Amino acid sequence: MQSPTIYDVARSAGVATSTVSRSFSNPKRVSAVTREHVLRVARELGYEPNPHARALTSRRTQTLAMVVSDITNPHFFEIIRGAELRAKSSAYTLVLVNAEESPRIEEEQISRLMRSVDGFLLAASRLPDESLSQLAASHSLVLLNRQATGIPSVVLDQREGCRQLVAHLASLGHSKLVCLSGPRNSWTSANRWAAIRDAAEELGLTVTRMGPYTPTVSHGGAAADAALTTGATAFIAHNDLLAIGVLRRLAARGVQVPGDVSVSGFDDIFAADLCTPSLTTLGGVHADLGRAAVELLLEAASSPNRTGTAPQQLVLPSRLVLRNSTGTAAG
Amino acid sequence: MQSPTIYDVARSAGVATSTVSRSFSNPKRVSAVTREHVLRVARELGYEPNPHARALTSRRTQTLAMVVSDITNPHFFEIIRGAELRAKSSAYTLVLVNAEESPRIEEEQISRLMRSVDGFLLAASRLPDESLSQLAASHSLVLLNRQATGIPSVVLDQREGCRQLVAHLASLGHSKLVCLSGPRNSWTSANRWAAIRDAAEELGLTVTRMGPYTPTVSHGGAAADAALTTGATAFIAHNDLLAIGVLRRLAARGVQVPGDVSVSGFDDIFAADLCTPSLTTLGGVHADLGRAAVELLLEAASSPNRTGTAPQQLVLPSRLVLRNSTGTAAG
DNA sequence: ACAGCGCTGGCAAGCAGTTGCCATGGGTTG
DNA sequence: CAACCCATGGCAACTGCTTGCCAGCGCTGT
Repeated sequence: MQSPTIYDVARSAGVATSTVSRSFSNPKRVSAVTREHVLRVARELGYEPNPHARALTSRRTQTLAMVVSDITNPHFFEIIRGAELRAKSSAYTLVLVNAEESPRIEEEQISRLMRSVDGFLLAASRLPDESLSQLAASHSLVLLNRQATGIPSVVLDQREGCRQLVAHLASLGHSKLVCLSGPRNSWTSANRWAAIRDAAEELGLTVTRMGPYTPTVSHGGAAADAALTTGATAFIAHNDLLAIGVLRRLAARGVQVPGDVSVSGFDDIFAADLCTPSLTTLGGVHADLGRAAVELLLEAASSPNRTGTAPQQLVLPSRLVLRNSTGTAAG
Repeated sequence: MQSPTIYDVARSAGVATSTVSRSFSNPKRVSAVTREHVLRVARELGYEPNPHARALTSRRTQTLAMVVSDITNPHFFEIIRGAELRAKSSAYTLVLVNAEESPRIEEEQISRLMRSVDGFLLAASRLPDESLSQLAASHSLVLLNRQATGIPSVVLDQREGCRQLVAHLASLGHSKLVCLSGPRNSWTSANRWAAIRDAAEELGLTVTRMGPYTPTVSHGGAAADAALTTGATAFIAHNDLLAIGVLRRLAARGVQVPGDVSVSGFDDIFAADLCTPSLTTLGGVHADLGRAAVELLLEAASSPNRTGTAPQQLVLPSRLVLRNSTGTAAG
């Protein structure tokens, strides 16, 4: 019942264990004919390398950890899917960790996994920059939707996307905007605000920032109420979930969207197209984000050329999706 | 830079490595005072057990694999979340695998992970019963939303839920139903059909089955068109995604919902409440499914009392959520 | 003809723990 | 006081694979 080991294969094939080992993990170190022979015998015996034994000496685990700040947010699904797909295609295993929006849990889980994975994918990490740098010093890591100097990352463009969004609102006649921000330690949130503020300034609009708000549907109510007090005619919510919550609250209060106010979100989650009114949002191809991040990580993990080349900071294009929640500003 | 090993700890603490090892993995085998001492020294040194070395001899990996038939389906999100949470709380790591609706990929991934995990969670597995039994013979495994004799499983109740759904439609005056089925090798789909058919018979309604349909929004169009040809006044779609696709197609064809026909789905995904009209659906607490499955798996993995007690087959309650896509039958 | 060289394959020492078995020693029992 | 027991710690073999180093071998260049 015990599964066969390289010893069994070596004995059957009449070679040393080192030859078997190399046939699998370092093919060019063995002559083609020997390797073929070994592999055939291995197949006949139903041999499968033991990943733990392998990891023990080689320190390579063929495993990646993906840490997500909040698995509840549907926007991560696509990212996870892209990452899983890419990892699988390179025979890597993906470990999924939910940080539940808590830096403590995030840190805890990371340190628990340090020994067992080849690298980390941190999606929307809530950790401070210094923690990230520290981690980056000892482990391969790639940031998703977050940037930090010296660490490779993949983000969706915010700058140009936000400019387009603000321009869209401006063209509809809105001159007073309000930005309903996300969590305090969210890089994305800070970044979006900066981009929106700059765009507004450039286009001569005023914009105020409110928040932070927990970006869930249920917290949209408070955000909507607060936004209404500002007299702004366009609300830019931190993400689609929050925006949907805002829409609900506005509907409940009898405020017309987009008749009285316009609302937009971020991420273009599946539900954005289904809610009423459907939601104008700044999205992107999230699966590509996950895919690209894994690619960067595999690259980083394979060549520990720490010094030299600067880490890649990929910026993928975002795209503004216009739907029915934005319209001309009320008189 | 090398992280400390039990040897370092043993030397520092003045004990044998076995004592250090046992202090961590078999506490009661060491006197309290020795253990305290060892643990303190270990902490000072920053020692962390190496999971691979541990797995090598003990054959316990503290890792669970969750194989999902289609990660794209939002309904799995909640299940994954529940499972991740429960696994984490027992210091288990969750590996996520997407089978992409392909039995081949599913099998491939499972065999790749056999050596590296303590057990499998198969969500809506598309594998034939015999493959499952075979796997169950050598590994701990728990089925989610699927049952097979001799294998522990957790499912959402279909029988009673479907009865309620059919009764709901009957009470609205519908007498001719159509069931738009899911994938051919989906246990859930077969099971739902059986429950619906029995309920319909019991209540004196006629129901026809169509399909299989790939349960995505984009395949809802064809399903809607096919359903319309039957003359049925109520469409029961395999899941919410398909139902949403059906709603879209009906809207495009000018068919009123629920004026002309009623539509219902399954799963109660987040978007079900947001689409127009909002969707009547048979859902349940999916996070509980994931949680319960992990619990069963941990139990099974810890006590390999293969013989004796029959495997647990948990059935969690489903709940019928009435929304605006179902209404009184036309004419 | 001989030194030098690049391929290959084997040897054996790790990697970092776990665990069966034995030795010790203080406490208990007859 | 001898016999026995159990709790505790140590020894060392073992897990399955990787890899640095060495040796044999057939070639090439001089």
